[in-house]
Amino acid sequence: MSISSRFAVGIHILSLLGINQEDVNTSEYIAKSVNTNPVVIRKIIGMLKKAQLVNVRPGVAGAELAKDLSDITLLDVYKAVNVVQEKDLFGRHESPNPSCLVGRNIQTAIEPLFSSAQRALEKSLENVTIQDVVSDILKQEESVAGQNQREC
Amino acid sequence: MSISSRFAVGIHILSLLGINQEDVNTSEYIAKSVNTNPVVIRKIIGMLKKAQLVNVRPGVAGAELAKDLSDITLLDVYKAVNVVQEKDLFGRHESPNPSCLVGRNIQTAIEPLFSSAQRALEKSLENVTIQDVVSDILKQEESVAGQNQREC
DNA sequence: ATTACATGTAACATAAATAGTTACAAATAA
DNA sequence: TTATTTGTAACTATTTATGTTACATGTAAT
Repeated sequence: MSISSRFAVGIHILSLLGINQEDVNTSEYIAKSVNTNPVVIRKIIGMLKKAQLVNVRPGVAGAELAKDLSDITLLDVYKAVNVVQEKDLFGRHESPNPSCLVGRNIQTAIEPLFSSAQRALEKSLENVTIQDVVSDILKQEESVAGQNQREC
Repeated sequence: MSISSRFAVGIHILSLLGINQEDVNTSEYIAKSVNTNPVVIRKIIGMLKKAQLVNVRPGVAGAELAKDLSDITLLDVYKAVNVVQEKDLFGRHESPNPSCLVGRNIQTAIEPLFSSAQRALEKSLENVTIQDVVSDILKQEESVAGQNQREC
């Protein structure tokens, strides 16, 4: 099991939009950077749009950030791309036997534990913004300056 | 996406073994409490055994705890049942375009962020033991005392 | 208006993982 | 030797992620 790569791709897209603010970032262009199909990008951008993180319009080329880079946390992206349902990072086994001591109480016992682990994860994601990611990308690039040809 | 219910079932099994220490807990018996197939239980018990959390022997009926309840954390169980590979709670998108500024740096930028979120989750799981779960189960049962018939 | 082009979506194709099931070999105790 | 249980292989069904083709719809520019 792994949390869908949609999350990673979402971060990629937003970072790209942040760095290429001048350019027209079409789904085809972004797809080349991510190295996938444009339709995959459009679907994810659709989710980011619904979460009001980007602006896109049918018929008009290019997506744009709807917020400052520093106002978008990883948690925003994580929630936007729907990799995990509200309370469901951890799967539960349904219908344990109610005529068993453990069976009838396990769900209630486990729930708060799972919730708090999930919250710990989400808080960690909330502490990082896309701006942080972009800054890190630019810093890495500096450190290998000279060899940076750019196709996109 | 959800983390496999194997994790929840693993917790269920260990709690049951803790509560029914006197009894002989066969896979069939446990399966009734969890409400699933005995083979599913055996597979999970096999994982718990490999992680040295339980003792079982082929031919000998019943599984037993290999440690004190208070020495088994949820993280131990989580790792035992292999719901998540070592560094892979978050899926990455493979092969982003190396001729793009973002493409060639995104992985490195994201990795530590994902790792620390995963660590936050795991630390939360590490703070809880099966003993805590069992205590909670027994406490819940008390609060509805009187109606507690037991089939298992 | 027509054209060119991009977005938005439906529909489908794999592929991988989960969960369950049947069947049976191997181990053990009585 | 017999009955019972664990351990596993093999198979099925279901779900989800990801990618792909195809096309309708929206927009701007000619």
